[in-house]
Amino acid sequence: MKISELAKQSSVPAPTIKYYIREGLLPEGTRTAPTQAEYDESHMRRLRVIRALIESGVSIAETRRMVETLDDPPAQPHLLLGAAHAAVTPPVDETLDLTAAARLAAGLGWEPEKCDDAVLCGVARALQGLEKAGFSVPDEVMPVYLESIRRIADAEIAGVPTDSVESAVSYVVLGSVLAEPLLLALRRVAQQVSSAERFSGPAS
Amino acid sequence: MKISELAKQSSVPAPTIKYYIREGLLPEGTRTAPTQAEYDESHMRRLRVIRALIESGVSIAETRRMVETLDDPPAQPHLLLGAAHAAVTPPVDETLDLTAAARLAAGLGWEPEKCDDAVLCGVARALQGLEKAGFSVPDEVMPVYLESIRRIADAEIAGVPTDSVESAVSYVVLGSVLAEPLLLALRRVAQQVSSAERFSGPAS
DNA sequence: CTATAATGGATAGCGATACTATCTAAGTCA
DNA sequence: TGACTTAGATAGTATCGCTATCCATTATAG
Repeated sequence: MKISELAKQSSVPAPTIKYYIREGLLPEGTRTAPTQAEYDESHMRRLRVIRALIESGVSIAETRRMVETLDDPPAQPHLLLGAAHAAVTPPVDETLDLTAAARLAAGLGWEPEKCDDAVLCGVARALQGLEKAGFSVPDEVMPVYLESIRRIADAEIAGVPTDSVESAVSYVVLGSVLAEPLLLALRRVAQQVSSAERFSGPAS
Repeated sequence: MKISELAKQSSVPAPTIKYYIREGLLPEGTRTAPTQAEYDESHMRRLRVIRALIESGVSIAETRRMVETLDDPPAQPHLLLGAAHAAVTPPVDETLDLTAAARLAAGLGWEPEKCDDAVLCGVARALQGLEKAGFSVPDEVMPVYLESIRRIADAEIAGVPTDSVESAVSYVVLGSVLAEPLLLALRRVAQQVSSAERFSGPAS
């Protein structure tokens, strides 16, 4: 398969494919001559993953780290999630106060060393954002967040496929990011349903 | 309070504040002369909301729609959430197939007319993204998503403050967007905790 | 076996976004 | 009076994710 055919089948323009190769998102084709290369199904699949990530709002740099993790995952399973999260998480901010985040995380079963600091920083940043806007999660709501999120994460981790290493890696790495838009979209639907039920519209 | 003081107290540069006024995110100060204006606490609060939204990844245009909703909310409470969601949701895509999304939404208690199409389109887009990447949510996981998300939404809607209209509006509008980073960050922590418990690290 | 077209590689340009800098005329304040 | 600030306008900047154009090389159709 030449680049033009890859472009047509994926409906990604050929110059964009070249760009992804330049940026290290997509491996080069196998060279058949100094100015010729051949692409195969693996390029097709990888290209679809790249597009899905980019369309989910993942940047080029983050996507590169994601596919590097897919291609070269850590040997131990307990390091895989951390690697996937590291690909899409800004580096730790030392100036951030992690105490509130740690207190929250404790409600998820967190203990130091069970989870890396970068991810905890994410919680701290989110809390800071809420606080700066003068918004606070009600005391009755936060426990529900923790409990429900924990339930979601448990189901996701329990669902890690065991048939092959590759499928487990792909599930963990892609699922940690690609499921986010789905969860947020489902939340909006659920909010509207719940709101409709509570404020049962007098309509007209 | 003059613009320079507003800038100093909010640590947002004065030119940026001018830019927000130009873009309609922040109302003008009250004019004391043709080239002078006075800002007050309401500008300060609004500015903090704007920064929180923008730092959560909301664009200028979406932020403008959000603050317009805050300033001029729909009269009926059951329309408020829809207005808030509309501010940050792309317009409905007619070419999208909503059947899979509707089936999922049914698991949240959705019925036609309980929730607008734009939000359902969001679910459809998310599903499409997953599918294009060759990723699928395991059959055991999806029900947990639906159940847990519904629980979250119910708690959030039950937590709508009833003391004043303004606080209800601010809670619903800001909460629908600003809580997203928190939920995603908590999910990452929970995933790492759950993963650590399942693949209890044999370490080195 | 030449003419046309496509390829890989490199470089430069584009359009959108979120600012940022500069200028001017008008106004404040010591 | 005179240094400083302001609003408003315009233009410039940095980043991002492409996109367009070039070139020498190479497949391929007639």
